[in-house]
This record gives sequence, structure tokens and C-alpha cells, in this order.
Amino acid sequence: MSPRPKIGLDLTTILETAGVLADQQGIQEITLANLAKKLGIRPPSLYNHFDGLPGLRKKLAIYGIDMLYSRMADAAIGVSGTEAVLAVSQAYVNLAREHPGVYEATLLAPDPEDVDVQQAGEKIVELSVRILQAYHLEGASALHAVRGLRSILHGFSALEQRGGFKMALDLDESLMIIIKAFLAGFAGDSLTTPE
Amino acid sequence: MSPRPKIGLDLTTILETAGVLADQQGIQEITLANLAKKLGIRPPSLYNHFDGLPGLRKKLAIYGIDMLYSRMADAAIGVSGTEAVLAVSQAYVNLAREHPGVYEATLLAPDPEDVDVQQAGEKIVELSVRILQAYHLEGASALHAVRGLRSILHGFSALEQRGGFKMALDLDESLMIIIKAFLAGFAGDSLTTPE
DNA sequence: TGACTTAACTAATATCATTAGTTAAAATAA
DNA sequence: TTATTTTAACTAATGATATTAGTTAAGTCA
Repeated sequence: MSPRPKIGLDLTTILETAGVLADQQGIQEITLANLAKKLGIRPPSLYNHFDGLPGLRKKLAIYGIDMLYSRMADAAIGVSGTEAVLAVSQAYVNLAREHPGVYEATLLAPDPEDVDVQQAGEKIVELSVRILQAYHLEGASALHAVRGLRSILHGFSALEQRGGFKMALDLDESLMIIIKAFLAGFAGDSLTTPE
Repeated sequence: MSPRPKIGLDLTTILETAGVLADQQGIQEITLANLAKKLGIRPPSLYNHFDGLPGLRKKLAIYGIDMLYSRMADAAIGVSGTEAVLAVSQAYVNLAREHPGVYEATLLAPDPEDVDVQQAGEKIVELSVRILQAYHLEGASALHAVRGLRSILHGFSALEQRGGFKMALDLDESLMIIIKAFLAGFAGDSLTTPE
């Protein structure tokens, strides 16, 4: 009866659409029903492109991690030292602000241990290691520092997103001060001195 | 036909059960169907105790925030300065580890701006302010510091929970080093010196 | 042209949250 | 004690969802 045009969707289009949906409506609105409606197809048709809702969540997680990495890598171009860390940090929280749904999806993979997900995340870890190398941290210290930086960035982004910071105090200023303090403390000798 | 005993559930029992369910099965398994089954009642009966799934999520969020606060407050007894911050930090991540589902629920309220939720969270902010007062930070600085500490603690807990730290490196050691670095950097003069 | 692959579809099922209306147990008032 | 009210359970029904199975037609390629 009605025409059944073969739209010819590809995965990229679907993920972009899902990303817009997540950013605009919230991550909990990413359902096969909603996504299908936005794409103009019926829910079962989506199974031709990924393996159900868990499959979509995994692909969207990787999509988000890649996007986050590319923003961070971009921000790291042509800068070094503290300036680099600050620039990358700002890029990180900016992505989380501009694409809250996609950012949230970043940590929403059904199985965080999944090889593909881990692999995507490793690039971010490696980038972090590199920009922190300017501080000449020894082996283990460098890893602790990476964990700290990532904790600050994710914690700050997540809390900002959920309205955790309600004081009338500039958010970007907070972030810069926090990162600077963290870096200064790490570069200092306070860690090696016994208390 | 079958006996219909009036169990006489109260909200506390329900929330405790929901907390166990969340910790054991994961937050996504908190459904009215699962909770009702675990309580030995039918799903619609739950509506006598809270206002649907959103109502449960809100109450569980507050339940978790209160639990988190009490652990933190406990850890703050009899200590001060850096020792206090470290103890409270350790208590924070310990709660997230022991009760991953309840901790996650902490930030899962349907409306984070809800008065009751905000009120529960304020106690944690106030406690943080108090343990950071030992550093004699001026007005705005104190608030930036609170944001930083909370970012580190939430970021660290969330990333640890989702397998974000896969290096073979002691997690508690990372946390202590990170907090110490942050505190040292904040207490130092590096913030006021122009770059 | 003809065979194959693919991306859409319909139909059906199971699970879930939710609402409406019911009932009996418990608590309270007379 | 008895009568009334409140409460916490229930059944039944609805709508939304994910998912599976099987179907169809458009596009691709030999």
C-alpha cells in the first residue's frame, strides 16, 4: 500500500541521530522506539544495524569516546606543560556541556570491559600520559596523576551536569583553579615528604 | 483463595531491600517488578508507599545521600587537617565500593533540583566546607576547593566502579596521592602567582 | 537478465509501569 | 465491644517497550 522506500541508513547516520536524541531529550530517552521514530523506520528494522539496545549503547559509547578524544587531541595541539593540561581539560568539560547525552553514553556501555570500548578509552589515557609527561613524573607517579586528572574531569563534568554545583561561582574558574592546584601539588615535593 | 497476609511493609524496609537489590544486581535491575518480587508483593502494591518509579528513585537517592553523609561524618570524628580530608575521602570511596548500587542511586534522582534531594546534599557540602576550613581558604577559594574535592571523589568512585582504572596500581594509594596533591596545591601559593 | 544480499516490513510475544477499582486487615472512635 | 475509617494489599486492564520470527522488495553484482 504505502510506499516503502529503502532509506539506506548507515550506522554513522544512526549514531549521529541517536547522539542528537541523547543530547536533546536525555539519555533515558534513547529507546529503539524513539530512535526509530526519529529515523522514520520501524523499531525492528534497527536490528539490521546493531544488536539490540545493548548493541546500540556499546556503539554509542565508542562514538562518544572517539568524539571526546578528538576534542582533547585538538586542544592539545601547539601547547605544552600546564597550558596543555588546562586546554585539554577545558575541551573535556566543553564536550560534556555541549553534548551531555553523548558524554553520558561514554560511560554507559553494557560491558565496560569490552575490548572495543577499552581500546577506544586507551587513546584518551595515552593522550593524558603524554600531556603529563612535561612534569617528569616517575613511572607510578605518572599513572597516579592520570587517574587524578581523569577523576577531576569526569567528576566535575558529571556533577555539573546533574546540578551538583549550585553556588553562584564561575564554573570555568573553578575548573582552572582545581586543575592548577592538582598540578602544582603533584609537581611539588609534598608527596615525598613524610607527614 | 490463597491467604493474603498484610505484610505491613514500611518505607525503610522497602528502601533497604531496594538498596540490596541495587548493590547485588545493578541499578538497572531496580524495577517495580523486581522489587515487588523480592518483597513478596505485587507491583501495584508499591504505589501505596511511593509515587511510582520516579518516586522510588528520589527516595532511594536521598537514602543513599544520607548513608554517604553518615559515613563521611563518622570518618571525620577526632581528626583534623589533612588527616581529616584523607579519612573522609577514604570513607567516601569505601561506601561507593561497598554499596555501588546505592551510591549510583545517589545521583539518579529524577529531578536533581528537587528540594528534598538538594537538602540532603547540602549536608555533605557543609561537611566538606568544615573539614577544608583548616586550610584557611578565603571565601571563594573555599568553594572552589569544595568543588574540587567533590569532583575528585565522585570521579574516582565512578571511574573505579566502571572499570576505568585498569592499570595494576593500588587504588587506595592513587586516591591518597591524588588528594594530597590537590590539598598541597591548594594550600600553596601557586594559585596566586601569575603564570 | 538472474541470483544474492540487504534493509526495510508485519505479526506476535513477553515484560514492564501504571491506573482503576476492590477487599480485607488493622487502627481508631464510639 | 462494636462501628467506622484508614490502609495495604489485591485483580484486571492498558499502553509502551524490546525482541524474535518470518516476509518482502529494493539494490548489487555476476
